[in-house]
Amino acid sequence: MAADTRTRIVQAAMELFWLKGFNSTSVADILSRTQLNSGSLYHFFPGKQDVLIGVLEAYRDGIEEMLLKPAWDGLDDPIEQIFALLAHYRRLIVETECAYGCPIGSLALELHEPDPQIRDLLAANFVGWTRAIEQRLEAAGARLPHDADRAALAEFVLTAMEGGVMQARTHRDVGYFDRAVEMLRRHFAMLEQAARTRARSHA
Amino acid sequence: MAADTRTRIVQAAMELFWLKGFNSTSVADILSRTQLNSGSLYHFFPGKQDVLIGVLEAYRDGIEEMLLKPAWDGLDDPIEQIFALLAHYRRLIVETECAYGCPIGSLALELHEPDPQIRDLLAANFVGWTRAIEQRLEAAGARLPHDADRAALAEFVLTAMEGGVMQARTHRDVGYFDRAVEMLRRHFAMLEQAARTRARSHA
DNA sequence: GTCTATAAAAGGATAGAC
DNA sequence: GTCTATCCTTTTATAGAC
Repeated sequence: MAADTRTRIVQAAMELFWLKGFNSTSVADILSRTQLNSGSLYHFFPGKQDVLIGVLEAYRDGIEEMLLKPAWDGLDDPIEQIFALLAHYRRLIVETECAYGCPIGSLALELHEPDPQIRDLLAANFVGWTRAIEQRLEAAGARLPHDADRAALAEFVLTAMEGGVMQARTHRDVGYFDRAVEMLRRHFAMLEQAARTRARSHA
Repeated sequence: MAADTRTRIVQAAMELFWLKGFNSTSVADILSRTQLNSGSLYHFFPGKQDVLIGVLEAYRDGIEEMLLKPAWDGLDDPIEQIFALLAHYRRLIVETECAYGCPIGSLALELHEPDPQIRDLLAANFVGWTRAIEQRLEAAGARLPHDADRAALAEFVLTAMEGGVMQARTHRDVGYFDRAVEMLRRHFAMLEQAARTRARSHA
């Protein structure tokens, strides 16, 4: 069962935008990779920008099945699930010899004045990601201080991931990513320590 | 004393690459902004990519005078100097209505397979930044745990800044940047707390 | 060192047959 | 829904006079 044409285009564009970015990927690149002709692409999409919309929707809709479930497979500890997700990005970095990282982050910084629809989709992808982390943090319950802002902490996990990916790519050295993750681990360790200390003082 | 032609080109390109990115800035854009003709630009630069090299060299060489000194003016506390630098980026975000952030970070993620010279210059800019932070951390002395890795912590400050800028830009909401900085503040507060606690236990 | 004119190629998109 | 052919614009870069 061959994937339908529209899906093939989105899949090819997804990979090309990740490897080369949006502006550096030409419609001809997408056609070449899919072995299609321009008539097919423009039958399904009004223009190149609409292909990007399709790609961002695919990322948004696939986050659970394509990203979170594989990364969390077999893990129960919510904090470890968070770091397993970060380990997934580490794999991406290593497999590409530190050339490519988070596709959404790259697009977010490449597109300087995106149309509102594009911007909303980029934001929706970030929100989908951070909400998933936030749920893990809520599952961690009393291991974190009760007054720690779970949503802000989830954003900070994304912050650390994106910043670490950026430096690893720039230096072509995964060590930069590893150190960012290690700092985040210590941040969590200090929070858990604080939660324990306070629990004791209330005992 | 009008700036010489080469400098005018670099200054114009610096601003345009920041506003629009490298690929979305045409040579014609640079010529239009400088009121020069293509002959002048190609007299000083073999091609557009060499203009980017000039821009990245200018950022690298100007970090002290153009970025750090203004941000740190009047501040003595090394930790506060770090957060004053982050406040500088906050100003950039707010002044551009959350559309533009760190010029180096944007270029680092836009250019997917840059020539080695470009990549080295991007990396040199990050290193110049993190080295400056590292020196502030060393100046903080015993306020941080003696075994805390100053270099890794300095990288983490950049990580938090870049990740915060990315989300603020994507959501067009400086609150995302603010919360990243706040998390970093708490990270430092917890480190300082740990340093104090250990100092006491050794007394 | 700067000007005008233009070459040469790439890129997004369309038309119309099948 | 897919094919071929092609238009039109943008973009980088060059040539050669001044």
